[in-house]
Amino acid sequence: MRPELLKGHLDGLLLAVLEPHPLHGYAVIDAVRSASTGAFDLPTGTVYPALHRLERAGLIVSEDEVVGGRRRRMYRLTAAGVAALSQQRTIWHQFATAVDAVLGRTPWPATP
Amino acid sequence: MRPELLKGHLDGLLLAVLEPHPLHGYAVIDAVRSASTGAFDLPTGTVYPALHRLERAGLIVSEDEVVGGRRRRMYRLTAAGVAALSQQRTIWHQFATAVDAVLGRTPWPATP
DNA sequence: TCACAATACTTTGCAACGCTACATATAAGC
DNA sequence: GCTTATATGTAGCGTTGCAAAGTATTGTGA
Repeated sequence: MRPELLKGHLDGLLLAVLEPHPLHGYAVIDAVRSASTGAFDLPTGTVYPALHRLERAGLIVSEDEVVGGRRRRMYRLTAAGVAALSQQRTIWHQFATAVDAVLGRTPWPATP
Repeated sequence: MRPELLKGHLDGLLLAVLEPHPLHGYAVIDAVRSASTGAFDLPTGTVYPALHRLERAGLIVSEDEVVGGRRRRMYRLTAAGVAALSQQRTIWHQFATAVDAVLGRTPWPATP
């Protein structure tokens, strides 16, 4: 999967996996990979800066905790994050519908 | 619609509207807008460089013509372009499916 | 006739963003 | 002791869509 495709869509994915319950960065990567059944295997250099960005934007907040001697930074959605996620879903739906319309909805090998 | 969302997806859209028959740049903009029912209103500064990129990549070829005293650069798909379009549709389908899976498929206002 | 809109193409420079690569540290398993 | 897994972080790069500005022609309306 070409990496640039994610541009602009990553934030929504991160917010979505944080929705049910808080997670730390490493677990976020696992959650996205698992939820996408392996399609998105995000590198740490993508996820950590993105989480920092979301925190600066006030959509998530973090709290350090130590589990098994290892430091973890747990992130959870703020109210603004919940709202942003809802909006992201709407935007994604509109976007996907529009792309589908232009591409002609024939993702299979060849359907003349 | 946030503009960066298109990143990585633009080429597919352009190839798709060029599939049925050749078009010139300005007509490509119209075709994308119309096919997306207004969702994508691409600026010229986006489309013309993208067409040049696709031509450099060998996916389309251009030919100058003059209609009503105005010069037009008509673009049409090459065989490589047709193949690339087919591949783009597959990739888009995989990508959209994966995003849908992570976002949880609830693009509506609120469905608890 | 003169101004303006529509058609048609081009280029410069920017900003955003995800990625690669690297660095650091602890715990567990062999 | 060494490797692997867990866990976080940063610097710098490359791609790419966009805003803004410019050029040129045709058609239209005052």
